[in-house]
Amino acid sequence: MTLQDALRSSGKRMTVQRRLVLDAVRHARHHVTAEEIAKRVRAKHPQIDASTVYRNLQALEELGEVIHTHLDDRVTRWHRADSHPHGHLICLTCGSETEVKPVALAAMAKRLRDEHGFDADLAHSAIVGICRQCRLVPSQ
Amino acid sequence: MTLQDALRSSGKRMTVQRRLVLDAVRHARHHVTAEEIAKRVRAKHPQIDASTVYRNLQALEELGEVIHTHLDDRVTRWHRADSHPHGHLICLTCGSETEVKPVALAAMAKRLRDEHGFDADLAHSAIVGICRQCRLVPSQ
DNA sequence: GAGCCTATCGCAACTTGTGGCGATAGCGGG
DNA sequence: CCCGCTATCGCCACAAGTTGCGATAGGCTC
Repeated sequence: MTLQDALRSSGKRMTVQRRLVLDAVRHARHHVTAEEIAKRVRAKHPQIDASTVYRNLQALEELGEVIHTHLDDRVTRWHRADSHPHGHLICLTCGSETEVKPVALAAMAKRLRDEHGFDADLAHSAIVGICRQCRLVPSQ
Repeated sequence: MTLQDALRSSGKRMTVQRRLVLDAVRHARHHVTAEEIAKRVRAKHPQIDASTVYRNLQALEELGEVIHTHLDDRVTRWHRADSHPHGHLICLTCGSETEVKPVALAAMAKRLRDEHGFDADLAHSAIVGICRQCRLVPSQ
């Protein structure tokens, strides 16, 4: 299904603002915040309001174009939907961030499906804990 | 280590406000929001500010008395540290919330430890996905 | 029990994100 | 190409939570 089809079938419209938000997420490296997207969007169209950015991110997620994740407790981060899925391990001690391969997530997800019938999206929120380094270092 | 010892060794003090916040979390059933704690605290001491509640929850977490978790994308929830740990599965379709036994979390955590050396706290954030019911129902 | 040091308090401003409202502008039909 | 329906826009107010600041009050010493 193309973006045009998705728009039509959901009754949504393609506006200048929506186009700019989508492009900003698509051209970003990874995991951008709404604030960073707004900044980029305002470079071309300075009067665009923050609420417009938030509403468009939500609309684009419904259209299947972008996805949001939670890497830390504070800020929501966005990325394009067609990038490869992966999880994140965040260390509570040193703050380091490690990517987890989809295959490892799949194994965990399989367990939840087998035991609870639950089809989990383990990439949605980062997993917090203590990383190898910080576990092995004797003195904190 | 008693609460007194923890306070002393960290240079923290026990104030009327801190006592009330701690009691509110301890007497709550499960997973209370800061707002609910504030409401309870203000019943006895009406002029206590929201920021005082937030700062005390943070301080009490550092003292090991309370813990916060994220059940949905929006609101942080708090509970006493000595309650039994468990995870949460949240269905994105119907919104249902299922508790996961510690043993299931442990198995998943073991996998992360074996493969990444990462000691995960899988109870910190709820796991989102699609529950058994919603997966099996043909029409959305 | 008085005095000192400073953690904590209440207040107000700020941040991230949501929701209501009148005005604007996509987009499908004639 | 113009018209009308209504999704979306910009603006403003609000919700959840954080932060800076001067004032207050724990708790240790004497």
